[in-house]
Amino acid sequence: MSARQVTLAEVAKQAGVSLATASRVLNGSTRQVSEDLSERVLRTAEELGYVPNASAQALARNSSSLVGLVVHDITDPYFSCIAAGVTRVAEEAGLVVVLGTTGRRPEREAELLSTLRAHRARAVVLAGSRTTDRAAQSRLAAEIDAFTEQGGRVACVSQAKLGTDTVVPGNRAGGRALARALAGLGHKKFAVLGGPSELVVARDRLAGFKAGLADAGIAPPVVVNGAFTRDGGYAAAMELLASKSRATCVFAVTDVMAMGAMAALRERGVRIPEDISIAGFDDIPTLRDTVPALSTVRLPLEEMGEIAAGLVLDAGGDEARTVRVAGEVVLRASTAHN
Amino acid sequence: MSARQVTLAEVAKQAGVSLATASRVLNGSTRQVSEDLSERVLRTAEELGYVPNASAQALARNSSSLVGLVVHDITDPYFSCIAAGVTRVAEEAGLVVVLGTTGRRPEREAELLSTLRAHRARAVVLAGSRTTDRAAQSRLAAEIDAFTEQGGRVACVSQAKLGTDTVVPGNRAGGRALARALAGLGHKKFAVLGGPSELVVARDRLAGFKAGLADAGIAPPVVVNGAFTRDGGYAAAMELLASKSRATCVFAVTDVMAMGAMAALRERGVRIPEDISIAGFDDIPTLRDTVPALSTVRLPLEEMGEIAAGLVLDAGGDEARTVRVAGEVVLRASTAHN
DNA sequence: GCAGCGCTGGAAAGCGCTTTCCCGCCACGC
DNA sequence: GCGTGGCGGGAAAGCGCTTTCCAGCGCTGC
Repeated sequence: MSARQVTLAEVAKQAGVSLATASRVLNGSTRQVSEDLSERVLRTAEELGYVPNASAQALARNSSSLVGLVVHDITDPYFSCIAAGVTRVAEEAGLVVVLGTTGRRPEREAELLSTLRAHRARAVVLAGSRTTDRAAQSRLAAEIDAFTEQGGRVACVSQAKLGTDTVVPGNRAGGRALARALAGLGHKKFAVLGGPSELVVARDRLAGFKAGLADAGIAPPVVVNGAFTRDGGYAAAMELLASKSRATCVFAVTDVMAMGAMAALRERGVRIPEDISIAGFDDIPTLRDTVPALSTVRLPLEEMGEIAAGLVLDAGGDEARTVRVAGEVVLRASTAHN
Repeated sequence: MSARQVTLAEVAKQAGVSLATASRVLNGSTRQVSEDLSERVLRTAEELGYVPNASAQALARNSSSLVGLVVHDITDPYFSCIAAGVTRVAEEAGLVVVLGTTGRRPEREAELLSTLRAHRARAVVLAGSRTTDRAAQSRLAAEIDAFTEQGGRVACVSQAKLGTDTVVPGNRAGGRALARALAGLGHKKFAVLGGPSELVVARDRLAGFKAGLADAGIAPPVVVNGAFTRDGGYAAAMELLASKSRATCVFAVTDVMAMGAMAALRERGVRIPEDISIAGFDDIPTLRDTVPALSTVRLPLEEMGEIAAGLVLDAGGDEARTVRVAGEVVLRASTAHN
């Protein structure tokens, strides 16, 4: 049955030193401890298999080693890449990451933040997209305030939020550049599979895309909205096909949606890119294995996670920092000349 | 600057009750508290925005609300699906999941377990594959013991380990059934892209596959080993091609490897399935969008995560439980008659 | 020679919470 | 009437650790 776990006190007693000394040795405080005592403590700690109680440490130090990471769906490559970046940095810093998933329910974000606050997480990275849902947003804003007032840091990926550090991809600029590149291929009629209209990321990409088309003197695209998921893309593409649109080129605001859309087109016998060109956004790793290869706007997803984690971990000043990462248009086989 | 966080003591004082009473109200202890006191406490807690300090609670109760989850690479769909299942169950139970990634370094598994022990995690799900690396294994075994002796529970996915609860997919049976199905398509010469030989999962699938071929009276396959990743599959397929093997059907022990292999074949101008058939194992969600659709052995990955979390959370008896989940052969377009 | 300093070790006061133990009160039974 | 038991409330003892504060000691500098 559960053997009593080894405490610092036991180590100290066994080693014949005080609690204070043992603590100092095993945590490298600023204080010096003589060579022999130090060694004695280390040895007994080792022998007894001592592992410090992180809760007690957190309590005594009033700071924990937890870093929160909030995503909508860890199964989505977009999020799992960011997660990989965040965990790498966190683990290197000797911290532990707490994964929270919202399942795309805006209110969960605030709940999770509150939980993380309870755990006195030292920082949190919010990777979910910001919505325009007023209620959820203000609840979230309140939680963010509470969290930061408590001394925690918050960074957001892909969404500027009330005075938090942020990693913002060039959604607008990327969309715009992509539109120009596609116009450059000779396309004249465009369609966009937009995400839910309340998602800011989706709106930005769409707005950029429209601007790019305008730059090229092309009429605004038909826009079909759908969920920010593979199935959302599938459904939106089906809807588009049903609408008898004459578009020769489709932009899905997300690679994941583009994948769904491609499946829909394939199913309907529409050839890519002969009959219709298609492009996405993000450059998730799974794209490497789609056929035809999907044109997209590349975002350094893992790096974005790393940057966010970096921002949130090195305390920095009080004012919010913003790191912009540019998207790079990558044309592949899914888009052809028209 | 960091406003003092609200403590239970403040709530109690403000509400004009004792610490004990406040604690009882806000945590529903077994003890009764009178209606009006109770309500007063709840109201002031609400007003002050009180959030209990999880570290302090963990310390006082000697048990935390953390559940560990250890994976090799959260970016790999196999793991992210399992992670989704685990987090869902954990979050429903009001627990918080701590994500640890090993980057496929066996020794990291033990390190992470030790960290989780320090945090007094109440349970941990090990989703990484077991290796045959003796040193790492025994270190890990020691950590598992330490963890369970401390009162924590451990469950493994896809690997029977020293007295822990386990979710075991039918690796052997699945491989065998797949081999028979493929033999049924008329193939006579097979190749296998095996994972690193020290991974038990890879070995089991391979063994099952060989058995299935033997059942069908077919000669043993050529085996090429590679890393358990997309790139490993790519490299192994390249090696296979270079070897001028006459195989008409290739089995990659993992879908992710199969994806890499398909890329290699495509690159070399080998048509799938006309020139060569290929099958994988796992049925990761991304398969929905590969062309041609990959034949595979379906595993209910998310469900496996849920089951593992379920095992690890409802304390159960002392003896280790094992839940087997069957793999289901799914033949798709990547495998053709020969 | 002695005040003063820097340095190491230990005692002890918390950190915020849970829970035991005790106390006073009321209802009840004889 | 008083003894008993049950019940709601509070005081206080931890949980395992960090860190402040103090004591002792060997040096330096005048």
